[in-house]
Amino acid sequence: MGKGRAACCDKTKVKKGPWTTHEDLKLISFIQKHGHANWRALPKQAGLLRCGKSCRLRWINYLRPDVKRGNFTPQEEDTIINLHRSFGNRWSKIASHLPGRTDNEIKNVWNTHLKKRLVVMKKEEYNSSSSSTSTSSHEGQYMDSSSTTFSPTSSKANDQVIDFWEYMLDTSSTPTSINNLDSYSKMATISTTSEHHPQLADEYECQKWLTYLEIELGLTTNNQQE
DNA sequence: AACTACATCAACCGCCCCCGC
DNA sequence: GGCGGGGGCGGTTGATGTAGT
Repeated sequence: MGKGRAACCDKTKVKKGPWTTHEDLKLISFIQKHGHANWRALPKQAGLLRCGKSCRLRWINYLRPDVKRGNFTPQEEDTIINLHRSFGNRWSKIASHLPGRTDNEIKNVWNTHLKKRLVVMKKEEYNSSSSSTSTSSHEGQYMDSSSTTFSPTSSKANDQVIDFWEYMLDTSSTPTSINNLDSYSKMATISTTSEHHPQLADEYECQKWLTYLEIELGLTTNNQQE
């Protein structure tokens, strides 16, 4: 072998960019059946033209059943701030203290919301400390300092997922066409099911749904479809 | 209504660590 | 002990959405 390390995959033969619903479903279906012992080999086995790392990231950050999506609560944000004081930018470490939250999500929230908020807080602390002496706790300051900026947009995607499952429940759990999925491109979070519709967390229901998807996608007969 | 600036977040990149050989 | 491969992690980017003018 020459200098450096081999690329994790052949970059010319893998697809990049946003994941499609079909890819998501293929990945979910494969992992449900076979697990993810070997990420490098997984794309090929699952019939995906993706890099193993990309699959892993997609699964961990988006498709994993226990991933929690939607708004961060003030408590969670407070926790992140506190943990960041201890761990710095060790996002995975911070994520391990926040069940259902991913390092990527926390990193994004930190970079987009919390960093700015901290600046505001520090300013306020500085200002109030110059006029009075008590500024130790920042609890309750969040919404005051920048309440207009804290409405995470991910709630929209979450709404779509909820809509999707409401649809599924209303139509006795099987859409008439796979095309229905297109308008719910982010439905892949089977995860949220258990949160909003506990009955669908039932393994049997999940399995039923996956089986249906596999048939619709042709995964049961031909892995190379698409 | 059109354009611009800003915010958000999914995904990629590349480095590092760990483990098996 | 050294090497290579795979997985994990943190930084960064680019596409998309939204607010402001």
